[in-house]
Amino acid sequence: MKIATWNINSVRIRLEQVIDWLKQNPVDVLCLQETKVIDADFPRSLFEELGYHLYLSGQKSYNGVALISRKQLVDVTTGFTAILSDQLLEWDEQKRVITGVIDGIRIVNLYVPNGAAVGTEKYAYKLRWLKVLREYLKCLLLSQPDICVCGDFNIALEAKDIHDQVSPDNHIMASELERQALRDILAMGFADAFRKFTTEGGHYSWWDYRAAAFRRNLGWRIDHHYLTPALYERAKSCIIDATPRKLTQPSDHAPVILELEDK
DNA sequence: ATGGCTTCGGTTCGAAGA
Repeated sequence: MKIATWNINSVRIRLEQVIDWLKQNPVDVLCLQETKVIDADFPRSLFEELGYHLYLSGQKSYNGVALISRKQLVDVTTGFTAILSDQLLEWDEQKRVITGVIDGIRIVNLYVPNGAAVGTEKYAYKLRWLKVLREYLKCLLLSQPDICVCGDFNIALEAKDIHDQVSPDNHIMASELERQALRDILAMGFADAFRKFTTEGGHYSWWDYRAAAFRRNLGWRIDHHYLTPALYERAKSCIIDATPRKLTQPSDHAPVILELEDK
């Protein structure tokens, strides 16, 4: 089974590129982030013509996540409050969470808040959001041991996940508090699928649009698949496909593809 | 180098992204 994650920065702008990629990479599940469209306006038809089922949680202008699956998913829910208490309703105003189960595997598709800059209100929101995410995943783990949490985390955990022309100290996406918040989540029993196969640095999933960052390979690895132990054992490969980043008018992120051994 | 570039909304620049 192949599970891909891709922040496409507007599904309407990127529709042709995503469909072309999906034709060449017929993954079982494609997790999209930053779809930037309400569900009623999501361009469904080209995906459905390829035989995919769509599960959406979108909003106007910002954020938005989608699960695009070859097989029908079960137990699909959106947001934190479907799993946690309704007292957290404010956390679902921004559409950043969708989950569903395929072949006994729960896939959680996330768009973690960016956080703007360390010390801002958005940074504080990111840290609080990660705390809620931890409770959410803790809840899911009670009923399902096999979980793949993937998406745009907006966090690079190690120096080797970041090009060397940036000083990570207190940089957004690399600051100690957000890294610790992510480590606190992983400590519940998740491991980075990419690092099962690739230990060296220099592999990135996001390059700034500005300053010709892609051409100079000034990137960050911030798009991840985190797996519970049995799934981690089943992981056969985890590849960043930089090809779409080379196209004209690309997303600033590249897709990342996880392959799991069939059971 | 508080900029560089891209998207959205709703009119054409400001906000947000990372």
